[in-house]
Amino acid sequence: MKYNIDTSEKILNAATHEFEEKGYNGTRMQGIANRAGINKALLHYYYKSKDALFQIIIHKAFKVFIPQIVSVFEEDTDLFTTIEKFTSSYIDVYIKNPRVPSFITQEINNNPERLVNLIQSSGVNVEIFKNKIIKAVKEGQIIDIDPEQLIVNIVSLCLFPFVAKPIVTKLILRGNDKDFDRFMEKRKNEISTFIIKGIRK
Amino acid sequence: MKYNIDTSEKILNAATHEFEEKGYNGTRMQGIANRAGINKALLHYYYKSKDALFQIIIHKAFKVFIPQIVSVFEEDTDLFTTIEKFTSSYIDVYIKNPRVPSFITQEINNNPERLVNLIQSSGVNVEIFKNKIIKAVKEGQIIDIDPEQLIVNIVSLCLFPFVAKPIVTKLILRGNDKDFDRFMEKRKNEISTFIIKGIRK
DNA sequence: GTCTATAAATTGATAGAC
DNA sequence: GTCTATCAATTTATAGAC
Repeated sequence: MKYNIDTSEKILNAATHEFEEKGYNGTRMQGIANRAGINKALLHYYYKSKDALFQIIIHKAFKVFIPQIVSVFEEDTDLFTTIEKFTSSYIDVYIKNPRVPSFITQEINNNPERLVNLIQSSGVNVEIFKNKIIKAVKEGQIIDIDPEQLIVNIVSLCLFPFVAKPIVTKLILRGNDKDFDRFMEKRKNEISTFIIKGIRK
Repeated sequence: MKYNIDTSEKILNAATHEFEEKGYNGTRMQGIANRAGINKALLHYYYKSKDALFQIIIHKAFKVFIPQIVSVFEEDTDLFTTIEKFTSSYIDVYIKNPRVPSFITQEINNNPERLVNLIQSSGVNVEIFKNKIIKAVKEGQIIDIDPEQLIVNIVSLCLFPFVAKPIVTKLILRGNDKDFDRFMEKRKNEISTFIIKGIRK
C-alpha cells in the first residue's frame, strides 16, 4: 500500500486546525507536523507542497458547507420560511465549525478570485434567492427592499458574530466560550424573527 | 535633525497599505520599502522592527476610528436617534477607509487579546449603549430584545459587508468597486430603518 | 539620512538511510 | 512509510561606507 490512511488523516486534521487558526501565511509546515505528531518530511511525502495541502483543505471545507446552504435556497417554500430555515441551518453549521468563517474571511483577503470561483463552481446561485425576494415585494408581502441589501443583511447577521468572536465574547458579553455558544444558540432561533419583522408589511 | 518627517510619513503610509492588504504575516519589509520608494535598511532606521511598525499602525488606526464611534454612544439622545447616527457615521468611516475592517478582522485572529485591550483602553464603553437599550425596553418603546443581540445585529450589518467585500461585489452585486460603493452609500442611509423596524413595538 | 552588502534566522522542500 | 540531515530560498535585521 502506498499511503497510510490514518497518517494521511492525521495530517489533514492538523493542517486544517493550523490553517484555520493562523491563515495561510501564518501557518508553518513545522507547526502542522508537530500537531500531527510526525515530521516535516512526511508531510511532503503525503502532500506535495504547502499550497497543495491548503487547496485540498479549502476545497473540502466548501464541499461540506456549501450544499447545506444551497439546498435551502432551492426549496419551494415562501420567503419567510426560507429565511427561517436558512438562518437556523447556517448558524448551526458554524456553531459546529466555529473557526470556518474566520478561515474563509482570511482567504477573502489573500485570494478573492480563487474564493469567488470556488463558490460559483460549487453551484451556489444567488439569483434564485433574489427572485424569491422580488416576488415577495411584488406580491406585497414585504416592504420595498433591494434584494441585494436584504441578502447582505441576512448573511451579515449570521456570519459576523463568528468572525468577531473574541470581540463579541469579551467586549459585549463579558464572558467566555460557553457564553458565546449560548449566545449563538439563542441567536440561531431568534434572528429570523428580527429579520422578518424588519421587512414585513 | 534626527528624522526626516517626510520619509517617516512615506514609510508609515506604505506600511499601512501593505498591512491592510496582506495582513501581518503576508507583509514583507521589502514590499513596504518598495512601496515607499526607499530601501529596507532605512525602514529599520526609522522603525526598529516589523512588529514595532505594525503596532504603531494598529494603534494609530484605533486612535482615529474609535473616538468617532464613542462620541455617538455618549450623546444624550433617544435610542432610535443613536442607532441612526451610529450606523450612518460608522459606515461612513469605512467607506473612506474600506480596508480597515479586514485589517482589524485579521488582527482578531492573530492576536485577540491585544485587540481587546486596545479597544478597552480606547475608552469604548458598551455599557452605556446597553443601558440605553434596556431603558427603551422597559419604557415599551421597543420589543423585548437582548441588548447584546441587538448590538451585535447593528455592528454586523455595518461591518460585515466590508469584510466580505469581494464576495458581495462579485457574487451578490455581480459588479465592480463602483457598484460596491453605491451599494454602501445606499446602505448608510437605509440600514437604520431596517433595524428600527425590526425592534419597534 | 540614505545606501550597499551581508549576517542570522527561518522555512519550504528534497535526498537518502532504514 | 517514516525518519535524520541538509539544501536553497526567503526574510528580518544589522554593519559600515558615504
